[in-house]
Amino acid sequence: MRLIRIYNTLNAHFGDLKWWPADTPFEVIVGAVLVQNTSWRSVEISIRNLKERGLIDPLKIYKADKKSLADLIRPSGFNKIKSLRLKAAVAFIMTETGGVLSKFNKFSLPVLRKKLLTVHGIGPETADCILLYALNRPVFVVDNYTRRIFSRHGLISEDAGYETIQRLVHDNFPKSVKKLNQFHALLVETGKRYCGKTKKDCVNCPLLGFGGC
DNA sequence: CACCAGGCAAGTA
DNA sequence: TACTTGCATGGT
Repeated sequence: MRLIRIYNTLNAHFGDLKWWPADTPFEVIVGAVLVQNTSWRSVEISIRNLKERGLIDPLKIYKADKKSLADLIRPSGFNKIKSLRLKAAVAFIMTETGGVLSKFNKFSLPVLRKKLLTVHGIGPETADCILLYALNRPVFVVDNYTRRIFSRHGLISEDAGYETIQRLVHDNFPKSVKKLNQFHALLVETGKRYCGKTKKDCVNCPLLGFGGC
């Protein structure tokens, strides 16, 4: 299957990317919310601000004033909205687990995914990032780079929806947390470097051998 | 100066 | 159901 070949090609090119860049599972969740429609570089600054105040902790964010929280995460944009989204996420975590993320293990993957999708500020991609990178569940994360790469290589139509793309991978790729983790990371790193709006961005793309962009 | 960044929710028809 | 728009800041 082509997906495996794409994975192998990119994996040989980039090596192990060791995602998600975070010290703890909860930090992954915070980053997943902050990175929405924002560059990771900006998120790192916000995360550092939160760390300096010791706020990378569900209970601390739960009790934090939303205005001062918004102020700390200002570098990563949409700060008022993301402040509320972080509050919603930690409220969910506290009621479901009391702040102990390992207690999410009692839920099946489909049940937990549906629960996450009910939380304000957690949509399909954020939910799947949390499931895969914070909770080690075998799901594929679909993002805009994935869409671009797959559609440019003729694997999906340009207007394919989230679930359609995710199902393509779930049906044609190993259900391995480790490989799903690396696959999404590879697609993002490839997209960042080579999959801009125009074709000239694709010149040195490691996937050109599969038909170009 | 314009455009983009590892989306989501709310409003409109 | 299917579009469209607002959200904020920092980098290129």
